Amino acid sequence: MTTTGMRPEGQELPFNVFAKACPSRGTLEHVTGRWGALTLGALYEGSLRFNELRRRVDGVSEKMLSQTLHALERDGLVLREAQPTNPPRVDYELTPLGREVAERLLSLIHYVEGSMDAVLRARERYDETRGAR
Amino acid sequence: MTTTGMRPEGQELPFNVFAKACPSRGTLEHVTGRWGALTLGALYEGSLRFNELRRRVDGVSEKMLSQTLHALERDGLVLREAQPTNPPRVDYELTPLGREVAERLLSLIHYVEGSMDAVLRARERYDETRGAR
DNA sequence: CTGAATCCTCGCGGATACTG
DNA sequence: CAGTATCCGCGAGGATTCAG
Repeated sequence: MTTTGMRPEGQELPFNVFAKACPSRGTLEHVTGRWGALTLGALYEGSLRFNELRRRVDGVSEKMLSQTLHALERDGLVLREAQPTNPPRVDYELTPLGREVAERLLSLIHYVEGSMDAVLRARERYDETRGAR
Repeated sequence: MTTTGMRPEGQELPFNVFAKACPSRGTLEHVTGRWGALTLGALYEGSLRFNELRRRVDGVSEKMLSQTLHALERDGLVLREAQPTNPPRVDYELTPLGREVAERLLSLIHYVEGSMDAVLRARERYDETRGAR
């Protein structure tokens, strides 16, 4: 009864994000982080090269994209395929695990996008009642 | 063909997180942010008071929880109910919209938790091959 | 083209103290 | 109990440069 949220079969999982020290919290942050989420989302459509990815994820810097990809690759969510050509060509794609994660992530993303009208209206109401702070 | 990810009916949505200026990106960050995600997850079980929430979301500071709750309330995902008793009692609960969001979020969270074994193994392999560095 | 390395800033977020 | 106010360190992350 200390677990939070509805679990598949009520069974106790060994990992719990709500616990400060649990490694799952770190991975969840890689996945849901500012650039991690968008990167996984972009790769869901298919494999992409570094600069293609950069253009898709509007606003990401080289450094952050590189860093993000490393973290996701290390967690086994993204596969990096370098071809020894010249000029160099590197493709990134989701692993099966990454696809599962991205699917759930996109479900969330799309729902949020689709709810933005409601969110924006809620904000207006909120700002209105508490008008000038 | 500029949209990313599988959309419900292939229709173009007015909001797109992949665009730098889109407000949906901000809301997504509130939802998936370090504390936002855990707060929504904790509230999915039912309404909670401020300090109950603090204990659930292990590691969050008063300031961050307060800030997080404000953002979620403003976006229309969380409802704040203050009772004018003494000592003061304030309950937080999800709005219908918040429940929809939390549901999708928990699906992701639980999947990640359940995949941690695979993630941890992937990390070992990754760190192994690129040993030092 | 695909990055790694470096520098620097800005705001996230923790600690603490105080109020109603 | 339920927060707000203030201070401030530190690391996320942007800009730029360099390398393969």
